[in-house]
Amino acid sequence: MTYTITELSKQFNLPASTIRYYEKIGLLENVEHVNSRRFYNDSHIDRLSAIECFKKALLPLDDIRLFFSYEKDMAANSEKILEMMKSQEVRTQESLAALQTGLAHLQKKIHFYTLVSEAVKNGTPLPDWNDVV
Amino acid sequence: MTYTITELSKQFNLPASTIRYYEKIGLLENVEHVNSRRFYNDSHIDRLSAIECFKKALLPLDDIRLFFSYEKDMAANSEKILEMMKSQEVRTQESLAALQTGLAHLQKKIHFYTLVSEAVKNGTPLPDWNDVV
DNA sequence: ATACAACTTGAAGTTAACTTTAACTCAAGT
DNA sequence: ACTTGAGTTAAAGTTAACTTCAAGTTGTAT
Repeated sequence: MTYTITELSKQFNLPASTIRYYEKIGLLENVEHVNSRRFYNDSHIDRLSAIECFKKALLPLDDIRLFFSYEKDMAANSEKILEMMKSQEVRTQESLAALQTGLAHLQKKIHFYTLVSEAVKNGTPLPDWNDVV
Repeated sequence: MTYTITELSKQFNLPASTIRYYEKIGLLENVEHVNSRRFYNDSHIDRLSAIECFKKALLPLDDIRLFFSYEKDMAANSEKILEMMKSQEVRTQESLAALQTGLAHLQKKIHFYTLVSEAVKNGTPLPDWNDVV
């Protein structure tokens, strides 16, 4: 089973230009070029799925490419892969913690400005930021 | 009480160049310039704290600046602020969900390659990705 | 007086991950 | 034969948020 770039584009909700770009930087390999058209197979579907997962974890494309190269001999490279994944895990958890803090702050603002809106509507005194729980 | 740029830099763990940049793009206002040296006060400490919070929530600097301008008349602008904060809340939650998915994927990889490493060490057969929980 | 460190400026450079552009090719349908 | 639509290329452009640079100024210590 083969796929055109438009099919992949739709399936992964990525512009065709991005899929070409991933090939250019070596993230997608062994793409068939027939009459200067690209054809993809299930291995490319797997690759793109993996890429999307890693991107969600904020792994840079350069590291994703490195991972794929290590993965080709996973017995020889499992330690390197582990090191890479573990250090990324730390970074991802840090981002997660920051995001949670940021979200909480945002929600406190939403609460506060909801009170402000109500006070304006009712003509009552505006709330004080320091009083808001 | 006033502060030099180096004091702020240390307190917020931001390079001085970033603090100057924030002034340039209008995020920090009313900075005193004496003999072409900058002096900051507690209002700037508050500003920088707020900026750091919003950055954690992934709010773009442009939006943070807009927020500060709305904040100057919060009674008049509470609805606009609310709209902005709520739509950012959605985006932040989406990022959070993606990050959590990504982290889980990373941790599955870590588990898998730990098994691979052990198998290599023991000379036992390599595990299969599809068998890993 | 001189050296030095801290600070200043405007402008240009950096980074990652794309996106856009312009000009071109190819196969299929009318 | 002609048009259309999908796809191609290499190269340049985009974006946000800084960072670096080169050259100059200021206050303090020796």
